[in-house]
Amino acid sequence: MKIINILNSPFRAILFCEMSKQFTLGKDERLKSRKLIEQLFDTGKSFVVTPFRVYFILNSELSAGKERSLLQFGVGASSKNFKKAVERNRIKRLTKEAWRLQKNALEEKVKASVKQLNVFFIYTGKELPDFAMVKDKVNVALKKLVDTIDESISQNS
RNA sequence: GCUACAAACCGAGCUAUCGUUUCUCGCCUUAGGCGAGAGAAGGAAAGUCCGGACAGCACAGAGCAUUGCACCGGUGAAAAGCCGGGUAUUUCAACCGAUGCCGAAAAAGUAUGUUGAAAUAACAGAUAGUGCCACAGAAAAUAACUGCCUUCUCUCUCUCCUUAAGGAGAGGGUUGGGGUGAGGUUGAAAAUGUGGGGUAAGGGCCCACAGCUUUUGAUGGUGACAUCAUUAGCGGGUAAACCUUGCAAGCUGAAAUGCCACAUAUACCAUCGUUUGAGGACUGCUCGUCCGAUGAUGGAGGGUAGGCAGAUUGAUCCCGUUGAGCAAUCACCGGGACAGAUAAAUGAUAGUUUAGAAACAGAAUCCGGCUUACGAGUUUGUAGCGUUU
RNA sequence: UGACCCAUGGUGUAAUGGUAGCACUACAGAUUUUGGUUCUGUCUGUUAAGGUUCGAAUCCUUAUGGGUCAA
Repeated sequence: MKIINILNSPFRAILFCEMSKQFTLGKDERLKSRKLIEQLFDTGKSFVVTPFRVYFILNSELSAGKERSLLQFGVGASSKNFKKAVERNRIKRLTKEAWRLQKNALEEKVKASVKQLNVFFIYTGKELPDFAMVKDKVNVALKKLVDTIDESISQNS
């Protein structure tokens, strides 16, 4: 009963949530729909952070459905550069892990600006990376995304 | 003891923190959320080289084509799989040993033979037919050329007879005709090899020995086949050239297919056609049969791209006892195991153990094989090297 | 996932099972005061490993690499 009480109190609820659910990457946080991905590649913008090319698109929250998460994410590696499925899997896993551990700041920013963001990473390098490098580069990309959100807000206002 | 190769086994474990996915249970609430528990890549999941299951379409039938396979028996759902056997070739070992060829001799414990072991084999047919066989060589296959023979012809010389023509004999030439077939430097391959007889000259033309193929019979074996006797022969190679014979195969693959939801355009343009038949089905073609009018083909354009089933327990795999079998494998009983995603799950970080913070490598409908890639160690086998006795 | 095709010097392409050819490129030489043009010569090759055959770029098998089609 004590636990329920704690859950019911608004302050505690936020704290609990932040502690336990900080570094998740569930189904609704990943880009799943083929249609949305095609839209992202057709109309979205992109920039390059050395081994990665990052596609993103900012939607207003109203246009997106309520069920969808505010921030959705996807990774890819071309089978031309990496012929073996094991290598492609490894790149996707490393990138997912790096995103999972570092995306929180961006999520807060998106929430604050009342928008919805879709991001897709494509690995364009030709050699297998290690985790430290991937983590570093994803961090750079995240900072760039935060900057672009700031710009769009300032333009609107 | 070391190294190499082949086969079999195994294909890392533990702790902490964060995280993914499926199922079950509980709570809140019926949109979903939270918590707990359990499960979560391979020996090759790979290549897609074979074979199936399963599904859809088709299924009165006939012929042709196409593709694949090819010693025998067993096994298996089936297979270019597996097991056992036969035959051939090669290598090794042991034994017999010049009986053949060549030669003046050496050659030699060599060839050949017998037995055993291992390896390899797309291992039906070259006497159904067609094609091809570079260079070299006379010739790469009914043959021609060269050579040999000729008491056929032509022609020259000499001798004899008769003397008008001519005739007879001997010797030479080789234009032509006839006979003959392996002697002819080559080549990967040359009409079975050697000896003798025979002949105008020669030839398996005949004989002896040897080799190979074949007919028939007997014996053994389920059979391939083997042994013995007998009969007829000696024809180059190539079928992984076309092909012939026998056997098998309907076509398409889960992005198949069925259902639900959502959305639209039965509109527009061109060509053909409406019983004098466009087009379609029998799925490669033909015959034949059937269907056939709000029709067929193409162009340009519009809409959707969500969910459920298929779909993960099946010819299933593993272990053990017993039985059948040489074995592959099969049968009975007992026990155990088996992921299920859909932009697609097994991860990251730190520490630690072995041995170096392991190699090859990631399920996507599912099985049986084959092939290829690979790590450390153990066992077995083969080969080589070194040390000791 | 399924089906299919291809591989010849550095590049583009030929070659009935019988000496791997052609063009461009590169290099060297000649011509020219020098460079270019032109001429002459040289270098470099059948994707790999097995098999069939007297003999394989070619036929067969396996592997490697590249490409095409099917929503």
